[in-house]
Amino acid sequence: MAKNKIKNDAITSRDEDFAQWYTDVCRKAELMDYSSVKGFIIYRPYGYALWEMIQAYMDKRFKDEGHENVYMPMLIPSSLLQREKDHVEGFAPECAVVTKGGLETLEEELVIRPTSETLFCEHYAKVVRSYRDLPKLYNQWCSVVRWEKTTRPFLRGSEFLWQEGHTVHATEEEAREETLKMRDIYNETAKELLAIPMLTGRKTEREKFAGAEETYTIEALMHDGKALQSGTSHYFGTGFARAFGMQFLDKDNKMKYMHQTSWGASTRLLGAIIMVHGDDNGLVLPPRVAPTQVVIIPIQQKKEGILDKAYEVETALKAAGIRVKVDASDKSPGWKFSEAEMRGIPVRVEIGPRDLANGQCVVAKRNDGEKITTPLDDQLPEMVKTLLETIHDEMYAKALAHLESHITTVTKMEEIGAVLDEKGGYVKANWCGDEACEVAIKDAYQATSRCIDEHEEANGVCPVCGKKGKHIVYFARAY
RNA sequence: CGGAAAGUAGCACAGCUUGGUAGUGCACUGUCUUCGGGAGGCAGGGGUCGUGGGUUCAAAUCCCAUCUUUCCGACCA
Repeated sequence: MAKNKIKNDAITSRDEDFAQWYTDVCRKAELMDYSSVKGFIIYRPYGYALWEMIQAYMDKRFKDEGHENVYMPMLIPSSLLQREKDHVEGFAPECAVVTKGGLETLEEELVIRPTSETLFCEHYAKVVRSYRDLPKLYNQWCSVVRWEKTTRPFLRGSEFLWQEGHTVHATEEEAREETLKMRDIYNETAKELLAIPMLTGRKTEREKFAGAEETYTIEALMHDGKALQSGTSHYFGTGFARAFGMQFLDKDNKMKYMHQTSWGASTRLLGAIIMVHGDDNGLVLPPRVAPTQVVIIPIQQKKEGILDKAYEVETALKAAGIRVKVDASDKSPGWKFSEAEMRGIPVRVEIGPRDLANGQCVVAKRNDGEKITTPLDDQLPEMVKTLLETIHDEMYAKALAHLESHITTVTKMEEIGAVLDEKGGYVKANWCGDEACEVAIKDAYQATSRCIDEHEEANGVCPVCGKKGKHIVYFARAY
């Protein structure tokens, strides 16, 4: 049960330079590589496998709730994007535009989708006639392009992979219910799959989605005390419906506008996994999302029986539904240990001559380095399975403790800056509801309002203007 | 988009000031010895010096432009 510390000088230490540590992990764990176009990254097999794990989980959750997958075109006629005023104002500055087709200059410019609301709207306007056609619960997995000025792998890219759900409903009540339901599914995905606790709430007027009536968000707290918006769910009311002529004939024989939602989560979740759980030895993957959950490392693998035993254990673990691999490469064991740690594989099983002689093996946990010597018998698969669940719980508990200890209630303006500089995390404050006060905090401390608490009532005064608070709001420096 | 730094083999870098044969370590290939925390010997392979232009007999080196990356700002569901 001895704990073991190692040093890996290939990665910059987290405390020394968090930003550098992050990019080191992204590259050294072989999650991504840079391409030759600014802001566009290559998702390498390991990074893409991680995304596929997230996709598989969410896709099932969406389908269980009755959603269907569709695929919309990548290009949007510029006139279509301009149909809804707030929406185009929000996205126009970051659109990439196609102006030529072949050798011809296009009559109308085509925007590479920054998001697909307008395409869904146009389609829904066509295919929905009656209340009997509602609701329509569509989702699509795709990539979108937003011409970002500052880019960082997974956190902010000019192109990123995501899913965008778009639904239309006959009533406001049903659409609002959908908006909250999807926010909850994101929250559960974070907790159950990624072992990440989220702060959830509603966005302020200033921070909400371009064209939305309400935006709900899940916000994760990174190890360095900065927040990361990790998924949003929007209620649109009938704003887009009016702009796009999305009407249906209701039961009462009257034409009505559809009530609409959209919701999205992206490869930014990979950034959250890295920055919430990672450590100085690299990535630390939550077991349920890890493409490989267990790596078996044979010691002195050329000796009689070692590799055979390793493969035998692999087969047994596989049969128990565990994602497992044997590292039979001819690297030294020490190298394999470091490699497995860099890649964040939750559990390592060591099998060597000593173990074989004693009928045991060494099981090591990535999250805390604990090593356990355990019998090499038919109980092993169950033992490892239980251990993986334990690791998930430990990782969640650790992240939750970090989140909870980094929410600081403040009442005065000066405290905000002091808290953010000294410990980071969220500053919890009453807010009068005036955008000027929100902006004042941003200008003074580079912290934005992350969300409005949906449960707790205001109970004090706004730290900026001193007027009576309208909401409890969480402010943080964010990625 | 502004400020700063960087780009030479897969990776980390030296060489540039003072122009003159492309270097080192790790990684890679073959082989032997190794193997419980990044092992060692021997023998090898690999580079349009980011890109384009200029100066020069001669440019990795000097000049101009441009692209990409990193950090800090501004901007940003």
